[in-house]
Amino acid sequence: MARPKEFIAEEALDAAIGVFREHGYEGTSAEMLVRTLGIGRQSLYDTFGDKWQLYLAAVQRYAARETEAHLSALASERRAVDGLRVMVERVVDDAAEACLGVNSICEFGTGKPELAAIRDSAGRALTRAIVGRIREAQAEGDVAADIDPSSATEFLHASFAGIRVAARGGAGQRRLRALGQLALRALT
Amino acid sequence: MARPKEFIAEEALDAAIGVFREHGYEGTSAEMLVRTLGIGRQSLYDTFGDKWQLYLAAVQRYAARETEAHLSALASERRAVDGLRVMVERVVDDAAEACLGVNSICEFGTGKPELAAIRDSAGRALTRAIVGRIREAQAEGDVAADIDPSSATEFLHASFAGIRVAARGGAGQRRLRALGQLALRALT
DNA sequence: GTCATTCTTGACTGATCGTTCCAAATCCGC
DNA sequence: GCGGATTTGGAACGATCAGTCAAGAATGAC
Repeated sequence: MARPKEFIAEEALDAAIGVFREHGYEGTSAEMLVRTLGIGRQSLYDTFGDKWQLYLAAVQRYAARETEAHLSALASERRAVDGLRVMVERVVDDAAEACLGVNSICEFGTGKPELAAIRDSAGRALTRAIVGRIREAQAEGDVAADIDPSSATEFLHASFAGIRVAARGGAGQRRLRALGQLALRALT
Repeated sequence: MARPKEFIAEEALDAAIGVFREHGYEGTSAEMLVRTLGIGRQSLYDTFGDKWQLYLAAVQRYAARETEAHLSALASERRAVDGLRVMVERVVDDAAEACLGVNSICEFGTGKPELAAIRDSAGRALTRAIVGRIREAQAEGDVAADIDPSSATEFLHASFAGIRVAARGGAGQRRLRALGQLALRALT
């Protein structure tokens, strides 16, 4: 062993998430990263490779965190439809900060397979969980039986994106809350 | 008078819309613009000022076109709810190409007053029209009476953003169509 | 304490960024 | 055809970009 790092990679990654979610990939310069992460240029490149790899790592970490938050909200209530509602409300409450997922989709679309892979693998577990919860809610009579659980899940996903874009465009909490309620209403 | 321009500003602007909607502002270089618009560097700067002003002009033109398309879809059917449905279907059908509005919101958020001004002034007329059509649909019994027309309008707006983000993320037509149907379902 | 190893710092690289300058080309009114 | 006006294309600008290099600072193993 030799001299240890003076920073923690995970914390630096969190800081990187903060920059990228606000300014996007192209809008973020190496200078900004160095300043915000609080580490030296060379440390940054030694630890994360290059800007693109750092971006991928940030998106990955963000996706994992976001997925976990969704799952925990989903499972927080006994009644399935309440879990769905809590999940939506969390999205509304956290919408003030830009979503790195939506941001990366808008910026790169389907053009970057590595990004798509991250989103897919993160989304798979979440999708399964939401589909399951919707089926439960249908069995409990809280979600209309004629709705395809898969479509409903994608609809919730899309609604999250819509809510986050609205927030990014300046919509306040009250309006976002109404959006969440209407999204849930589509399932009844 | 003297030598006339060899290009039409509006056509160049349309080409600029095509580049910006795909690559965003930061992701678009002057080089790309010159190549895609098919005009010289100097002509570009003489005609549009600088990159930022060109971007604003492109967003403005795009917003006007999009607003008009929405309005015409809205008014295309006698029954209000059918107009709403046609509007949603058009969004779905055109979602393959990235939306410059969503893109600019995601890239800049509320940070650029000039952008917000463009979106506001373009959105105002559209919002009014949608609210009116929703009220009609409520009177005709096609939209639930307990829904606030303003909230419903914002919900449709957000759903459009959601559909477009989904499309940008690679969702196919069939899935997008399901998203549109569920969005309309929220209003019933 | 010494050595080998690793991390940090700041100057530096070539490339590309948005933008401007300038000379040549092109047109209209006369 | 001529002169004034304007567009055009290409070279060039300083600034900034992402990324690298080299030298010094700090550590653990012995």
